[in-house]
Amino acid sequence: MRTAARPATAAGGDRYLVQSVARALRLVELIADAPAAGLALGELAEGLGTSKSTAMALARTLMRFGYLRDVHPGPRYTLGTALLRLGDQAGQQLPLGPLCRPLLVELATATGMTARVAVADGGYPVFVERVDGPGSVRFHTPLGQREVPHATAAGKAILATLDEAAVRRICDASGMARRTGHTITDLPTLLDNLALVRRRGFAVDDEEDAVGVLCVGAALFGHDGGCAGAVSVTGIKGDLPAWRLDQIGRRARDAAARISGLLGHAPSRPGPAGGGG
Amino acid sequence: MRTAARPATAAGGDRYLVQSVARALRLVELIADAPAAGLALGELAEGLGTSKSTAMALARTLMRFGYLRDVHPGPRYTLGTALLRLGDQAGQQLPLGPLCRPLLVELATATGMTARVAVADGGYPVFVERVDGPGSVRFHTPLGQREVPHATAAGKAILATLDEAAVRRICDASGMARRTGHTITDLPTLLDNLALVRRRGFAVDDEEDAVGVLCVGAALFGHDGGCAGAVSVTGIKGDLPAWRLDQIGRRARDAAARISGLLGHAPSRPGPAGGGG
DNA sequence: GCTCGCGTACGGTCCTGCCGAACGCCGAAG
DNA sequence: CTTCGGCGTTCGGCAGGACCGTACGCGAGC
Repeated sequence: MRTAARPATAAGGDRYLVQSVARALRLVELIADAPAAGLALGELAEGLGTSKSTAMALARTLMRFGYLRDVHPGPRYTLGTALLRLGDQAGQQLPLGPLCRPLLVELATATGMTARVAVADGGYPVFVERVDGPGSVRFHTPLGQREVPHATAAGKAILATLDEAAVRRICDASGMARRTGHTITDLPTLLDNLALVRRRGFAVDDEEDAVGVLCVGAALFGHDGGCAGAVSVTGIKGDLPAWRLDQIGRRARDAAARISGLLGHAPSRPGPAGGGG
Repeated sequence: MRTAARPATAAGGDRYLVQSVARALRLVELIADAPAAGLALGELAEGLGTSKSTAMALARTLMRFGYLRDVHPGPRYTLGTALLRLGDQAGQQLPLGPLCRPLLVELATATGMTARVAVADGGYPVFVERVDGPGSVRFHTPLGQREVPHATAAGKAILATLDEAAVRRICDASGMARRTGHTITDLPTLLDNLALVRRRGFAVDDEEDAVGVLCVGAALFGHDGGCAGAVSVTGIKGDLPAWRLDQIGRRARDAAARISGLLGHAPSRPGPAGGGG
């Protein structure tokens, strides 16, 4: 956006990638995606498409910085504690991390559900903080991962703040994959649903992302009036009588408004739609 | 360790480091340690000791993998969401991470304090998981960082499982720095304290690491009978009447025993001390 | 005891990472 | 409005170093 006149390079940043660094980071991804506990050196080399020597040099460098560690029986590599530390610090450097933690705890306690907050990363929700409710079942709710926008409460809450063209672009790019029998997979139905989200002030994911799981989300607004992300609560649908939905939605909306206030959003403007901020 | 006959290289692994990867990882550390929100490109180059071109190439590569992100006003770099995701996954790949989560929640709820679990990394405690209590004040309790062994409850719980020579070696290396007026800074006093820890089955950090903060920790044992880490609870000392210390210690000890059971430690051996095995 | 596979160590060759210098843009100063 | 300085970005060239192939020691399996 800043360099409007891109002279010749259409590929963009790919020309200035550092090969060995890219390989090292791909090695980390490889180990992160490893199913169980660890990969052996040969598997790393094969996965990277390099020789064992190269894989070892990269792995040694990563290990020295604590990104990797080797578990001793038949040396295998797993992710190390440095990533834990960096992930913790990343959560604090991201705009929403520590700011909304107390409010998430409150929300999780009040609803008994797992409360999370996501930043809007090009329309996609990326969850950056998670607080489990007191009796909440452990969901697999990874942090830092891009979730689908059309089938999650946080995603729909974010989409509802955008205009139709932007929604169309994002959904075209993401593909609107079917995740359950309730997933909205066509644009007109989604646009109708987003209009409902705007009216109510919160979004509902009713088994649209996973069977038996219900989420309620509400959008956050930053100091510039733009959408900064969303909060959402997640629970087992069977545990929640339908008549509580409005109550949960109100709580989520209220928490979102308070977080928006912390972000510097003027609370006097109630309508997220209307004119362009 | 494995290569007993090291022919010439005394430095060890330093010869096989990949320079550009090491620089990239140092760049990440640099940004992680940045006080506020982000560093500019010039600051990165200065901090790395390289030219701006090199710093930019490294930063671009890191950005493409999501390790860094740039915040828009006057482009500055902060840690990205990929580190969040990797940190989350690292917690699951580490031996203790997901295993003890429910028990930590239980412990935090029962005591009202912040419950944490640490792995033993060469005698040092490295906290890998944290669950805040319901009304607990927010401490600055970073994950993944090596804590001091002699002034923390988790550290002393781990040290209490080692023999005197190992304790002496670790404390010589770490230096036993004074952190508060209550810190134990000489070896004989520490050894006495560790004997008490062994008798009681839990360790107490009574304002030894930070003024006004009290921690209680208990060691974990793995399937091989060795110490795998420790659990600890942290709270404001003023909130805890002295007569509750034994009760909290009992809960911590109980939680540690149950986690040890999950790790495959034979629970028929009640005494953590006794023989060496 | 033998073989096999793995992780490790080293030398050579070419790649590529690194730097210095030049360009365009933005904001500040006058 | 004009001028100036700083910053991020881009490009060319050199040589440092990243990569590979090969050889070694060790432990496991039969």
